Amino acid sequence: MAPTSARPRKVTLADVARYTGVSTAVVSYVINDGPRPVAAETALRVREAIDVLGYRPNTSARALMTGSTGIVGLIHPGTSNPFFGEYGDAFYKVATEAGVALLTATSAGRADTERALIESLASRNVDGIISVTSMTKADISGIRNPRIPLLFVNCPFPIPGYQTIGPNAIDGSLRVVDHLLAHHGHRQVALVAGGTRSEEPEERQLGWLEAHRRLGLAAGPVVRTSYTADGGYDAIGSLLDPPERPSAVFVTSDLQAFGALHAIHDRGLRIPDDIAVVSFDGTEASAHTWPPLTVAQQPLHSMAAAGVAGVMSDAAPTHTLIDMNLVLRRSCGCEPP
Amino acid sequence: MAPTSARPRKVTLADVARYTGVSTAVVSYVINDGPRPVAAETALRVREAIDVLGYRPNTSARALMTGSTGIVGLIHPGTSNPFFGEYGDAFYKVATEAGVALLTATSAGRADTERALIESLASRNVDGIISVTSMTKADISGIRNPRIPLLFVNCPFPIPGYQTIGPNAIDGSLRVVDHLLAHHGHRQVALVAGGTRSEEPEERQLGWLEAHRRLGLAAGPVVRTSYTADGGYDAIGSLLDPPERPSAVFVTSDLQAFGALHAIHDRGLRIPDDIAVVSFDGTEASAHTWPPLTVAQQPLHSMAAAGVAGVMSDAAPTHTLIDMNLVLRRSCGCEPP
DNA sequence: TTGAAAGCGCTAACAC
DNA sequence: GTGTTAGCGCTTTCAA
Repeated sequence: MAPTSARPRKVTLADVARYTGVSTAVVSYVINDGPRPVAAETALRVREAIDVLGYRPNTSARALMTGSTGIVGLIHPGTSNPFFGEYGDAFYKVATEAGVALLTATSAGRADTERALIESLASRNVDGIISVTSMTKADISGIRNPRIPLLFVNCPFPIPGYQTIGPNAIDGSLRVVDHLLAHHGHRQVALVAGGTRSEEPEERQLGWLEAHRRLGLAAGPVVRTSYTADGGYDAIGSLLDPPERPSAVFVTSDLQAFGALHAIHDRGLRIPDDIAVVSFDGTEASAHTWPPLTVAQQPLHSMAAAGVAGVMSDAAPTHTLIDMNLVLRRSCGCEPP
Repeated sequence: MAPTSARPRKVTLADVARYTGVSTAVVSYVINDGPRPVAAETALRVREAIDVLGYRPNTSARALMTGSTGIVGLIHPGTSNPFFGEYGDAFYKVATEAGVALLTATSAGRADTERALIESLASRNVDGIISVTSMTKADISGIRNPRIPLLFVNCPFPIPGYQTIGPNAIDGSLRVVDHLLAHHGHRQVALVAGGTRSEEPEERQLGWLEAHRRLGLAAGPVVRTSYTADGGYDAIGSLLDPPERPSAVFVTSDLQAFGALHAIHDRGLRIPDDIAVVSFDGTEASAHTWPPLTVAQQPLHSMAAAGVAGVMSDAAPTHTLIDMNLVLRRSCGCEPP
């Protein structure tokens, strides 16, 4: 039983000092490369001792002294949703580059869980918290100030007192719907929207509306459903049943779009010939559906980078919107390159 | 700028004691509900003080005393892959229930990164490490004993000195391939396998082989490719080009299967009529491809639960294999329920 | 360039 | 039931 037997007693910095025959201060200087200089020869002997004894600094003790854990809390809705999975990876990448570790917890998209998690992470003495938020405007009044930097990403609206970062969803939606209208000549685009976050018309819907308005067209039918593949599947039902079937549909998330594609295939309709489909998110999977999806793609890396930089600098409250990319694939009627 | 202005000075346990007019010991007893009793009335006043002052225990100081952080390190290949995203969620769920926090890092599926991450997490004084491993047998000799409980999941083979947990991949593969052979009457099933982890025939291939052997059939062509959707896409090319096209194919991961479906559609072939497809993993997305995929499904929750329980108890090294589920959908030729 | 020593905030003997 | 106090392992000032 190798691991257990090889776990005798914690080696401390004092052990290293004793072994080397120097003071604990010197060992600390060597480990941290400062704040005082150490003779090259002494430093060498210290490093040897560290190696021989298998010393590893105790981060709790260090954090107790310095007041910083080097850990940032990350709250997100859960990585089962491929979109949030990719969101998570963007954060891991950026955080690693920035030298911070991520203490992660999942909210399952529930605002009350998210709020509880903020408390819970704050009490773990993280240096800051990034929340990939699921809150609506109604929820923000319930946020208790955690007394550490707290920042919200995936956030379409500003929250007084906190930094918020989100995609420019109105513009992204407008562009992908406009592509259907202006480029492919549809007269109207139906909307499959999420219904869970808020009663008020949200950004994706506003962009869809605006695209029609600019061309003097009447915006088409709206179906609200949950942000799930099943939701998308069901939504298509109510959209295709009426005698006048829409010629194109904008689905406000990839996950819903996956279900929508499934439902359309089930009815034996062709995409994009019978009905064109575009969506919002631009996950990797959206490139491998049948047909591949034309999407407004979220700038995950930029948002993650802004998020990590934001908590670490504890910058002043601002609302940052980052532009989305339009990715053209088969589902809108464009030919593959 | 609410958050900053409201962050004056850290409130310590001593502050609470002073405010209440008791000793620090009593406050500690109240917080930890022991180890000594406290008068109900005193406890009440302490709790009031905690509330009024907004006291939050410093976990670093506590960890320094108790020697335990309440944090477990989780290494995984990255949540962009929906399968590992779901794997991650299973861990978050189980960990939350067990009252431990997860310090997460991603290996991108690289064994050397995984090894470095074990070191890095160990030096963060986590109570244990769970690695959703990407190591081959050749890599295990490079593991340095981190002197804390270390356990590998997603691990098809035992690793001397460590707990290992994996799906019963041979049996799962055997069953899904047998379904194609015995139930749908195929004479041969082609294999699209991963090529990245090892040279030796791995479990999924062994199960596929065994299914043929048991029925006295000759196992069909094998294509090796990366564990990506693009890999699956490309693999189908070499499989469908020869004059004799296989009537069924077993793809060893959902991600590859997504690409495979895409490639088959691109060639205008029908699934399952022209070629049946089954795969391995059983992600949520596999229920929403076109057609929905028949899969050998990994028991994520069971494996996560075993993993968390395993590190926390620091149990003796064992190799645990957990049975997979066979999920029948359209892609093999079965009708939807 | 190095050493001695004072804590960081908390827990848990041990006294009373 | 409550108070006193000695550390946990580390960083860093101050003196040498």
